[in-house]
Amino acid sequence: MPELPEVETIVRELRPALVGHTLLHPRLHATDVLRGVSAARLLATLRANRIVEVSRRAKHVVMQFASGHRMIIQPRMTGVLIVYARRRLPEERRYVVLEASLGHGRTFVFQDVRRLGTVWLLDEAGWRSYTARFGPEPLADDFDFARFEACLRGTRQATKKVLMDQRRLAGVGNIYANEALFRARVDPSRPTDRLDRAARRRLYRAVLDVLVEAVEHRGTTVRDYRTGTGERGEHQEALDVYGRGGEPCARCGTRLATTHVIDGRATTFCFRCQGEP
DNA sequence: ACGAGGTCCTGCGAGC
DNA sequence: TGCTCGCAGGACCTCG
Repeated sequence: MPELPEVETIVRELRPALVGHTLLHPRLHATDVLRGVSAARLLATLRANRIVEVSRRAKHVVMQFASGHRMIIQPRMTGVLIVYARRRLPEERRYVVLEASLGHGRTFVFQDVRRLGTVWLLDEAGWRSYTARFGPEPLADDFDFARFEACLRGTRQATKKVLMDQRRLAGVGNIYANEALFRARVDPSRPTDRLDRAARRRLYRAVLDVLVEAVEHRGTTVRDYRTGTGERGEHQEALDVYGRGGEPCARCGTRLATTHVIDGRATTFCFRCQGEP
């Protein structure tokens, strides 16, 4: 389930393969993923354009074209973006949403088993309003503690829900919210207005550390996620709590608990360690 | 402003 | 063995 570290990994691997190239013979195999653009207009724009940059915003891949258009791909749950440098195996040809040749036997593919992912085509004005919907990027150089505190202010919602609210903070999803809260020893259900300064500090540090480590491990592969070259990430080996309900806490040995009461999503935490204000 | 719940979508594992 | 059911969950929506 691509969150910030997974999309960052995809982008870093796609960038050298895509920048300076044009997507040749683009083919779209599903139109229900399109948002605000017709298949004809998307394909015509791709054919006429060279890719000048590939970047990430929140959990989305952003391909910028010479014309100023941007194609945004949101992988959501099961989307993968891969540049294949070889012939694809039959199972690698399944669930293809968008594919295009890059020449020299290379193929760019967006595949999505569940087709919850979306594809947007935006002009400059569209991009400005699109990117304005999201909160700050936690790995940006200027994302300091004061900015993080601003993300938490003005709400009484559970801290975990606030961390995952893309309008407040970009890129954190269920896996990294669970991990950061555990590392910071913060109760996921505690309202953000009841976190003291020390807890906010620990959480700031934990969010950044967890994201940086996950990027270094090229993301977390639980099931579907693959890097931009089709490989599995390695951060699943380093998870403390996500997917480990019932196992002993790495810090104190207490059995980790899993609940669905926060925002309906699986929340795994340690009753004993994560009770500090 | 808030929470609850629905929607999209398919694979997979549990349970009978 | 084969079936049904619920869950995985990000982003959006409506309703009360």
